[in-house]
Amino acid sequence: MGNPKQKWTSEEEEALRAGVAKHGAGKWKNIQRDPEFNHLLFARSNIDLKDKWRNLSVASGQGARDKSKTPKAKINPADTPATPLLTAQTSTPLFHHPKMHQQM
Amino acid sequence: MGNPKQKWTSEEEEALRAGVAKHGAGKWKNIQRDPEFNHLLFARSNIDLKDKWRNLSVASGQGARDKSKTPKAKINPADTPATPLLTAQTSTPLFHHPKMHQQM
DNA sequence: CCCTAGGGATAGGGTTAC
DNA sequence: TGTAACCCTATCCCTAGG
Repeated sequence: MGNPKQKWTSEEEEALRAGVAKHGAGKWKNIQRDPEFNHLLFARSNIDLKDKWRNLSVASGQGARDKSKTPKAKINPADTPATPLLTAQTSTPLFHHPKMHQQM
Repeated sequence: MGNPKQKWTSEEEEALRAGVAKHGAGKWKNIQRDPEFNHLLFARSNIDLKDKWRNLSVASGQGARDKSKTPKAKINPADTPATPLLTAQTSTPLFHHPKMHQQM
């Protein structure tokens, strides 16, 4: 595909913060159109601003996520094969439900 | 730890290749949902498909053959990389048109 | 018709097991 | 050590509601 995934720069993020401080959160189109920030946000759509703000909110204290590199005891993602059931299954694994990131 | 780490079978890999050929790379969820491939990929998530495709591409040497993957930490012990300064001073990316969620 | 809010999915980085 | 499989996060896409 042609999506190099444009990461947000510090300048863009600052412009977004300033824009929110000036116009208020939710006024994405207004912020994007503001000549004061359009210099830095011309490459972002109002939707992008919204998404970035959402991400910033989560990263700001919302989630007390411990970024420590201490995986300690990672809980088993799937059912723990505590029982090495030797049932007849050569190629077909058990009903190993995937992580189900998103499945409707 | 006891991570099952299900290795990909040839059938799954073939299904993935066929799925990509049919739906295109990037449409992982679509491939996984396809009744034609769900038979073999029901135990894999869309994320798994993406990851497997990435590993497949690397193994095929599609990407960069060079394994110098920009070490996060410093690698140059004493030698100075003769990397000429790129003219890329401004962080102005190419005119990447935003998805234009504004004016249609 | 335009814009915002939210959910869903993808791309890439980083970590762990073998 | 190197590779495969896995997990996490940022960004992008789609749809519903105002």
